[in-house]
Amino acid sequence: MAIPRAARTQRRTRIQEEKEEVILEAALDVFSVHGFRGSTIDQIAEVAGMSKPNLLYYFRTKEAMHRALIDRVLFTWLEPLRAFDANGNPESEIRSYIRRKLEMARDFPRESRLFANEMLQGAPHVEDELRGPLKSLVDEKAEVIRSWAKVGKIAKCDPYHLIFSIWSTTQHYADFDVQVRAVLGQEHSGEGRFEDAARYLEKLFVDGLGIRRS
Amino acid sequence: MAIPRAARTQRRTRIQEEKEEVILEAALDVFSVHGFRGSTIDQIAEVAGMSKPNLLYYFRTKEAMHRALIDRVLFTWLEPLRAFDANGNPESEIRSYIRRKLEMARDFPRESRLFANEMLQGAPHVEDELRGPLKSLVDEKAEVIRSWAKVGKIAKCDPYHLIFSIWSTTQHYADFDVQVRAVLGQEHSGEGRFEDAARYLEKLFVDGLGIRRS
DNA sequence: CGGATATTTGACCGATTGGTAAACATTACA
DNA sequence: TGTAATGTTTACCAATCGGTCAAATATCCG
Repeated sequence: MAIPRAARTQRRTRIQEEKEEVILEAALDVFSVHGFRGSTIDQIAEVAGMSKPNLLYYFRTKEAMHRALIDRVLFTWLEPLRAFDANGNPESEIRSYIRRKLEMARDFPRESRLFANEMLQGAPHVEDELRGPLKSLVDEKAEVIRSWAKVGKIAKCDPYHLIFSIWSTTQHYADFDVQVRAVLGQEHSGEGRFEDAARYLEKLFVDGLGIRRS
Repeated sequence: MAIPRAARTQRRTRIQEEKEEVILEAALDVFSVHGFRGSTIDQIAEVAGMSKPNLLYYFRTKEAMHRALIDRVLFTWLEPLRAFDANGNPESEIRSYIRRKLEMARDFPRESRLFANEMLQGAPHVEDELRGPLKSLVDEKAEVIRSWAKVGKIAKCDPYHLIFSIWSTTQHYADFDVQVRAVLGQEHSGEGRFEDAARYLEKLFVDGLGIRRS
């Protein structure tokens, strides 16, 4: 009889590695659109191209699938903020942070929506991560920003709300993509909208934070 | 036998008015958290404090419930943008638009989340409204902003992305409320965070748009 | 009051849900 | 090559899903 994966201690097989990848890819498709409750294992199985019991051989529950997905996404999602360098100069750091976040919104919209869905539902599966690792990282970067303000490199402002505003403006292009496209109309819905957004947002934040004005 | 509500032509009774209100209130609670697919009629019935067949007496399907809710929310949600006055001066208009949107995020977070859920799912129920009335309204206001830029009242910028950035930054405090609270920590999670956000955002946009710099 | 109309409910339906059991097929490896 | 471990599938389960129906009850109005 096959031993359920989660109870196994040996290292993972090649097939395990591949199939788990296929499943998580399919799960991302489904969860990112319908959220946890609104998604069904059958849906994910169909997208993954395998039978439902086969999915459940690799992930014992729907919850386990979601958990694995969230864990993976959460890490890469914070990469841009981690790259935010205290020793760089404010203008280039802010600019490249905005660019990086916009690139993620463009290249990984499903990941952004998965996260947004989780937030809308009150973060029932990740609240601990928010209060722990996320808060710590933001606290650290907020301190950097505060120090820049202290020496006059940027205008005085609340660093937490600054971070929130960069998050929200950039993720908007992934999470509200339909709305953005609808409002811009067909002619401006090409990939060029990300370049337009980058230009606009960089100027907004650089000028809005009083950078380069000295 | 009772005639299904939707087929009736007579005016609504007092009870109808009251019960439909109770139902939509409960539906808002549930739909705004779990989205359309993730919500169940039983859940809504329980929150509303009435039996499932009774709900279905007033709204014949789950879809009808959602539809009625979306229609109501969509109208009031655009109120602040409609109030955006072409004859006002840029600074006060931008400031009060931000304030109004933040107040809505504070006072009607469920409505914001309902809308966000719909967007994340690709707006299957409201895409027409986005391409029609919403786009028209935004086009109109974008023209106002463009004219301000033309006469030098504000810096040149893409008016559409400007509107997106005000939407996203303000709605963030409703849609990502859990995250905002988690990051700010208990001590800064009181209602004061909306005042802090307003101060920060007003400065960001006023300075970022080059208003008052002349 | 009484009858017409409006409202509410319990019992129920077929479809779908997350998940299981066990037979069967395939792979890895000695 | 043989066989033990791994991987896959068919058939199935109880619970829940959206929704119906007819009977029971409450309300309105003359």
